[in-house]
Amino acid sequence: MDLSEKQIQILAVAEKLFAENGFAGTSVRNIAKEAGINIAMISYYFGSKEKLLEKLVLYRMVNFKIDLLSIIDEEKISFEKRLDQLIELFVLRIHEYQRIYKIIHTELSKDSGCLTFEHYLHQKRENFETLESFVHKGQKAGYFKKNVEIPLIIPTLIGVYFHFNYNQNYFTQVYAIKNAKQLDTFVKTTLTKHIQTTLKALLTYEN
Amino acid sequence: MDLSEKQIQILAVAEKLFAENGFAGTSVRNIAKEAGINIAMISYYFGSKEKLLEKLVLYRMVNFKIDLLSIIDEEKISFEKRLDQLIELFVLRIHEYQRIYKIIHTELSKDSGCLTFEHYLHQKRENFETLESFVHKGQKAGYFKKNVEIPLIIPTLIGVYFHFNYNQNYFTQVYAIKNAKQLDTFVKTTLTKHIQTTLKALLTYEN
DNA sequence: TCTAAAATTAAACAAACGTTTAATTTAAAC
DNA sequence: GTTTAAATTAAACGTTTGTTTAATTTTAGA
Repeated sequence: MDLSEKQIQILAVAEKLFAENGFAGTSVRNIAKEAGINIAMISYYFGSKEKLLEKLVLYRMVNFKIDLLSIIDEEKISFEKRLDQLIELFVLRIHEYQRIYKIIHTELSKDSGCLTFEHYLHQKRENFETLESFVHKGQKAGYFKKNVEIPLIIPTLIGVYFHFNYNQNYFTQVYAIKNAKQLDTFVKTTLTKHIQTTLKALLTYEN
Repeated sequence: MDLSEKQIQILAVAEKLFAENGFAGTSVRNIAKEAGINIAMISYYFGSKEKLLEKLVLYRMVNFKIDLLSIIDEEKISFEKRLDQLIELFVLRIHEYQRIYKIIHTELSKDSGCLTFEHYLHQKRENFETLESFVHKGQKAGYFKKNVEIPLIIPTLIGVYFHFNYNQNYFTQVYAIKNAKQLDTFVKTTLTKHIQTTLKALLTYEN
């Protein structure tokens, strides 16, 4: 990816501002000021504001793939426990990458043709296929029920997290969350547990 | 709300553009052009671009409250069936109001102090309390299990819908959805059914 | 038909936007 | 120490932004 420390720092600042105020709502002057650099450096390093966004997404996408296989392949562990571990990993990763996810959702989903979006779609497809094969195995082994809409499992997972995220104002009130640290623990405990319970129920419950 | 037909039409155009390109990404000239009016009319009618957004949110909020009570109060119908009906109504409403939801998620969640956002929070609280009392009744009657994170039920519901919505590019591919009508039927059948199954499982499944 | 208010327009406004320029400073290589 | 490239800067570029102005047209009541 050949990026200097200064370039990476600019990307981090841009990521924060894009996530908070949107791409159009963030000016190159905002980024320059927050990063403590001259405006011209952005064109100098990245070419343009648009290309900065592309570089940012590509940069974050490098480690985007969630290593689900290491969990799935532990065949000694029960399907239920492995499902719990998968979800825990998923939530942790989404939480860590929440900014770039937000940016992709709001900005990149418009122009579907671009290359960086293709990378995102590829990762999404890969994650789905990994999870799908795991569920199929669990179904054959009789641990998971058959009548499940597998492509909608990951949306269920990520969706709850992001609706919580988009409505932080509301939920911090409901759960009396006072600071960032408490929010972090809530995500890693109560929210994760809720998602685990939900998906476990979905996959094992029979009507 | 005292709005002329022309004003309502402008709000509809603005809603579409704000949802598609964000508030900052939409210029008053874009709105004027798409609505077939002069730029000055926006200031003339609404005062400013910001106030137009406020009016829009307030305008949509009038009918925002989902009438859950008419379903919940039908005590002859089983809890399971009423839950299904609740979810169907919820999904329909979210789908119908998807644009203003998107706008609120991305734009209004930043400045939490504003009055219009307080209205949104109020509706959210009201919907929650309605659902909460329904679940409590179901728990007491022995139909729903007790160990459920009730405030996270609605996020589960809305979250799946919006993650699907934000990633339409991906899911139209997965499900071979070719046009808007097919997407509409998908939401009203497969997606609704998935959410119904998920929440029914969550509320009735015991570990 | 006359009148006063409301609606609509084109034009102009300053401010902010992304980007480029040309000059200067810093860093590294010889 | 000199040279060459890279990094950094302030200033200016032409657009686009949201808003206002002042003039004109339309509407409606007497």
